[in-house]
Amino acid sequence: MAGPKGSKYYDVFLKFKVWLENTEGESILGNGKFELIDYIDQLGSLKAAADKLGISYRKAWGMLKDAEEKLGFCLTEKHRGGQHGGNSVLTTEGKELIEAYKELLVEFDEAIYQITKKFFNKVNK
Amino acid sequence: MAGPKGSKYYDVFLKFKVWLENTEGESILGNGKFELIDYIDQLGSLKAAADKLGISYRKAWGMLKDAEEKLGFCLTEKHRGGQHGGNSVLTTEGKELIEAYKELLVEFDEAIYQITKKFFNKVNK
DNA sequence: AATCGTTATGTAGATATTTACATATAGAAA
DNA sequence: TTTCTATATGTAAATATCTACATAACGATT
Repeated sequence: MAGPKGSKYYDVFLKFKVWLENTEGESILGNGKFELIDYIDQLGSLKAAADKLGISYRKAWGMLKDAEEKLGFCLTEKHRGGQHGGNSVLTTEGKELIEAYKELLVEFDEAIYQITKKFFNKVNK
Repeated sequence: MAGPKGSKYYDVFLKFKVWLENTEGESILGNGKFELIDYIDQLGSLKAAADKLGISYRKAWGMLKDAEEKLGFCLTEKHRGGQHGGNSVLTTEGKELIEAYKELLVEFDEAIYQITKKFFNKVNK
């Protein structure tokens, strides 16, 4: 969101980000990983999700592994082998998590909208 | 904020971050720079602010320069020379910006509190 | 048993970011 | 005019991240 034209703050946007952290302050998963998990859910495999996001399988696999290790439980159930190579499906926990995250984003968007409106009203002349 | 003890999500916290971006998607200033600017305001010099934050003067100077370049106007008025070496004071714009940012944080904290409460209620068993 | 596509993982190289160190300059006050 | 200390800035080294490429294993289907 930007201020009115001609303002000092024109073309400046207020952005936000939400993510999960553990007690050590390490990031567990943020938007990128949530998106990946969501695509795994929609497309049925990590490979397909990686392709959809335009990132390498290697990278996507690393993201997923990192999130699961830090959480301490699996978000996906992986199957390998078979004519189609294998597939991945979300665990119950994984489904719950992305569902909650989606709802969270909706609420956040609403909050940010209200807050940024005030911010730019205050900051702009 | 964490879920109830014994929960799958115990020790997992929902965090957020806000910052200003320009149209190119470059970050202009976030919490670290705001904190620096706030300390300059309180302490009267970039050096003192850097010391307070436990970062090098060189680093603090780079942070400030970067923010001012990207904004296109100065947040501080710098004076060098004199028996005490010099000092820095915030411009009117600088003062306005950190004041607005502080108020913004208060509102964000409130919003995040409400949202995380719902999030963990939803996600925890 | 041969095939096929996905999961699984190591590693070297490239990039980006951060940190450390060094040095110059201004200018009021003594 | 000497001193003192904050502002000002370049640069090399150290870290951290990301990317690219390689290779192995698995197992249902044919």
